Amino acid sequence: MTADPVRVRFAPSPTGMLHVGGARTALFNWLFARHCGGTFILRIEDTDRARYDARALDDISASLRWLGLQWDEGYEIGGPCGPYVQSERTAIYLQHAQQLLDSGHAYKCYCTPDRLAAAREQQQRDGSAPGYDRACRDLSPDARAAHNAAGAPFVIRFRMPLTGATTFVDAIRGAISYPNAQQDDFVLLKSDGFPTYHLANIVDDHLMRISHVLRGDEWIPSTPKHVQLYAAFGWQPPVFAHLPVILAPGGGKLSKRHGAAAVCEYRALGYLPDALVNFLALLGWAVAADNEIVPRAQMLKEFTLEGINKTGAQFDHEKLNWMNGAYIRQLPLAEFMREVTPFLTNAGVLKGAEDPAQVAQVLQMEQARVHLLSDAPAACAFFFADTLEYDRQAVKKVLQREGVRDHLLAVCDLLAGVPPGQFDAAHLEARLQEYLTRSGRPLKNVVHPLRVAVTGRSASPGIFETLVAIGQARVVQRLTHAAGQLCSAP
RNA sequence: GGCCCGUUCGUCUAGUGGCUAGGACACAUGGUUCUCAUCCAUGAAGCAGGAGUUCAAUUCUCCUACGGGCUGCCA
Repeated sequence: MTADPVRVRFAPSPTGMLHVGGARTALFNWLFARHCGGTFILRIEDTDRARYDARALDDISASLRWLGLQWDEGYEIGGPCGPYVQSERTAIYLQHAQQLLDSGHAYKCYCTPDRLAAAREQQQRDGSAPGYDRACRDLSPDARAAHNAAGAPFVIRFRMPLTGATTFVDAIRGAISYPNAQQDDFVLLKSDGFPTYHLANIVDDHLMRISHVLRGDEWIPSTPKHVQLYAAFGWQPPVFAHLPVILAPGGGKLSKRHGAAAVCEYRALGYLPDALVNFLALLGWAVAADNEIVPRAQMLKEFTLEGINKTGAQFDHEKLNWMNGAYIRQLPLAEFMREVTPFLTNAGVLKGAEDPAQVAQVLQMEQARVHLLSDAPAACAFFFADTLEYDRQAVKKVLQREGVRDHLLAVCDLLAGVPPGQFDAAHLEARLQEYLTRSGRPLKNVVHPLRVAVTGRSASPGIFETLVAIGQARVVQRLTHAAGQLCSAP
């Protein structure tokens, strides 16, 4: 059993965009497969025709690829156990349902949805345990024949043992046991001919030789059903490992109300895939390290099922943002530029005519200052803007003061007089120092007004580098403008 | 209602039958001869509660509380 090759799968339903919870499940499967030298499979569970969404399919594939969780077998790429889309495997499920019918492990149920709904309502009123009342479990052969002759629609239900208990060992939680009397005669095949999750999942996991099932812990209560199904088929069940849930900040379900929930939204906000993967990996799993920025190679090396937590983990955006910033700072400049440029272009900050050297200069300074790529437009706009937007607070506090105008004009002359070949940080600093010595002013008193005048804000990268990146002509123009405004101001 | 799972700083977590219960985010303070950011240092902050087992429990058992899941011809 331990000699069997490790084969795991991520098996999403295409009913919506891939959420971070699903991504984390995919990630753990991927990590486990890669750690063991096993196979990672992507299977599409699209048996719910009512909730099917074709766009979700594209999103799942694109999001997984963006995260770098490439699968070895499955959807879009095929493999020896295909097809990997359940709606293309209906004949297989039908055949297996028939097999259980023949062996007496299943039976046809002719109850109408209306009757079941009414029964459920009644049970709720009574306060009795909800569940199928097994009306069709022991139908006489005559009654069955009559239903069949009438062409009555039916579903196929599993004949659950009525006594005893079903026990299985979860790799993360240990032994878990359910009384069988608690279990329903659940549906295997719906009246539209499609299988339910339970049937399709077990048949596929077996046929695809899945060795370990890592899935969300909302599946724990279904696992005894699955164990009974394996037994009915006479198959060896895989190892089960139920992953803790990801909770919203403050607890509760993660949804759009708490910010982004879908992977594609994180992408659009300017998170790096490596950062999101690192963050998600640490939700429910920990590495032995005092540093939480863990390269993927190290995660692969150290990932084990035993290291996975039992407790649900809250999604902390603050920590993700910090981590994303850390990953951005780690990037070589060229790569950072490649990643961030689309954000600057889309926001209209870069129009394509900028000097590449100037852009590089600006981005080098801003790389340590942004947490998300989408922070970059607001952070960089003043370097490239034709007309500056001034922060009113900063203007009031820093510029509208006694003597500031004269200093601004003096510095403007000073900067205008710098030979173009010497408009660099070292020369600018030296020139300004000279001026300070002459005027007997502390550096602060000149730097702050200068910053507000040329950037419009009270915070920016180092002033000399900033002046250089803005460019001599623009600096002079902005200083002239600012001084002019102060002249006309009261 | 029934069944099942869970509970270490605000958050993510490490950890052991005996330790000053460790790290990270966030927070606070200080430093990095211009702001902001980065970076560095320091600080505050935790074993849900109650019984038991034991020389000794955060660690083992039980109960309670709280949180979560399932209870569909959804997955």
